[in-house]
Amino acid sequence: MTILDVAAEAGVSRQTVTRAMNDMNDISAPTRRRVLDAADRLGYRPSRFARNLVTRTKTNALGLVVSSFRNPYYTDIAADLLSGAAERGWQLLMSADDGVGPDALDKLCAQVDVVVGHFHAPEAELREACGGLPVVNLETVSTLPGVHSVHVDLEPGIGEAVGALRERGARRFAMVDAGYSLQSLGAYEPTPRRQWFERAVGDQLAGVVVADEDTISGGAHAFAELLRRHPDADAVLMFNDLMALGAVQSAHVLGVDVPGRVRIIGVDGLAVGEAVNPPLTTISIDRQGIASKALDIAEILAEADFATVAPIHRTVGTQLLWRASAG
Amino acid sequence: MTILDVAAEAGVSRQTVTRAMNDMNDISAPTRRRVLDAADRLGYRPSRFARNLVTRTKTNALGLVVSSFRNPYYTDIAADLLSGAAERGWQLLMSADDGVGPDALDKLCAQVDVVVGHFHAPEAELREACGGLPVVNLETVSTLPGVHSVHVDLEPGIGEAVGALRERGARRFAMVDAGYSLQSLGAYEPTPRRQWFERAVGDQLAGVVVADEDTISGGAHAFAELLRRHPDADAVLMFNDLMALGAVQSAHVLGVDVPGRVRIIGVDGLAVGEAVNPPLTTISIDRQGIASKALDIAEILAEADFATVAPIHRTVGTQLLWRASAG
DNA sequence: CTGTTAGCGCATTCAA
DNA sequence: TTGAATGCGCTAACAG
Repeated sequence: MTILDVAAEAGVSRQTVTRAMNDMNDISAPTRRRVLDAADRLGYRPSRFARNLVTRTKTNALGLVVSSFRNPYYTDIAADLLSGAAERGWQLLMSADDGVGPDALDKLCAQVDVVVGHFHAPEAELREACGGLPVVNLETVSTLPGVHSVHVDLEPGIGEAVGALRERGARRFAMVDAGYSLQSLGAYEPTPRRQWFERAVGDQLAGVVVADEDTISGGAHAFAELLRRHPDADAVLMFNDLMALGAVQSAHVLGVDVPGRVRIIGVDGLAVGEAVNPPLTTISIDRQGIASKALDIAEILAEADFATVAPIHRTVGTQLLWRASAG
Repeated sequence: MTILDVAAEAGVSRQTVTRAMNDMNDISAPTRRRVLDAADRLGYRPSRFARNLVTRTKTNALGLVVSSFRNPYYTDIAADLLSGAAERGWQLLMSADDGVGPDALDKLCAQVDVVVGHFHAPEAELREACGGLPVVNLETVSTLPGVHSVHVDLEPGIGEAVGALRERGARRFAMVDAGYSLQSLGAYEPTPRRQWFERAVGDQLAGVVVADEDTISGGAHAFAELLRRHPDADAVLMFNDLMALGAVQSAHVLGVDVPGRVRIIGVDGLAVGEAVNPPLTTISIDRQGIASKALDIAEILAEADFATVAPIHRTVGTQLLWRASAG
């Protein structure tokens, strides 16, 4: 069903059809009606590809890939990206890693100008999968050409949090780490967060437990396990806020006083952390900064017509939000 | 930067460039290298529009419009839509209503085959804005041609919840309603939820407060206001779970026993409702059903080549999740 | 006001 | 193995 069919049906030229469909001038009302009716009768709809091919106004598209839309951390980034993208005239396409085959990435790459997101696959492989498309990595900073990054400088925040906990009397530090690597690599590997945490606490480390899932219930289970294995822990860093919410809940179920017996800290700065009891102390990540810097990079790339340019790197920081869960 | 530039740079014809770029056969390794190098040097990237125009493999795209990505209700739907879309080979583009001009919808419509979402604008206007694109309304059921819908049948759930509250001794019912209409229409108009609720509670209505925002803090403020104005209320329906989270928090701050003095119920069924204390009773909406039924409709429309077909309507139900906040 | 001409950038025929 | 044609569906620039 093309523009020519409509033109034939209405007995006009295809240019007239274009005029009618796009509310343009230089067309009489009766003709427009006739064309529109014909189009409607035939169920005609202009091909968005042909249209975008011929109109030189390039609408850039950005593909967002995140682990899961079940984690507010990612959807917050998506929200910020969304409003920023709308302002800058970008289109946003999304894809999630969970429960989706790898060909989904191929499909996505065929529709966008740049891919930004959190990836767990090796970067060389990633670069290949994207078919040479520029990539903005929100997870780690790389040196591969064509792979840019927005990096979260979390280490100072963790150091600051540990210091604040010490000031309040914490001496036995513990952590619940995420088991991402278990799924992607097949074997557990300590996350950078754990490494920074262990460095910060030094010999005051009571123990670490690796969670199966980075969800509320995953955090709840891991926290309970942590208390069983290391009952002397008096301060716990949860890998992220979602898991920290589970920890707070778990503590309540177990009758463990927070922050009296054990202090809990999360990472991310989710809004919902303020709504639980006790409110969650958290190392808040500047998600808005991530979104805007990712868009900055995207615009630089667009400026260069998405040619391969030297890797661009940006950094965002954290902010310690001290609330009742850490005393 | 087109395929011809690369062909010239590499000293080959443009078909050879196509062969190299797409990993096709019938091209010698050295030639491929030369072409790839030239492409890289020039920063060439195939136009996704031209490619999609010429390859007959139609990748359908669905545009999702929601009020806000700050509300997990919407992101849950997006998550379900995302996985379903990936399975069925659909692409997902997103746009949020909040803080975005109306031209964002136009932009979106230019890139997709069907628009699905929650709209607050009048439907005739909506239909116009989408330029004749088929619309799947997730909010209300309409009769306009080209506007299909997935409708949440909430009334029975509200009736059931009120009945269960009565069984447990509740006699003074109150509600916090959302003020959506204040923003879109300029004046407040009771939502259907409120109307169903009032019908269900009959003369046991203690009072209703309209919240400024459908957020956690908006719910917290409105709930506090409700208790001040109607201190005798013993059961409160919050417009949605996000606001209900605020109510639970607010009750805690005010030292009001939940469910002892007042029972709280939300609507949506957010996962985080289980993580607060007391866990939130909620009328859970089948969000997964919404997503899959929306995709069903989209596929029917695709089958008809997105011609205007008779409005398709689907319905999803609710499930009462009884937890401690309602006793 | 309407129709004709000429591309947009690419992949899919063919022929060499 | 490569190159020359042809057309995807549409809009922009002209012409009538």
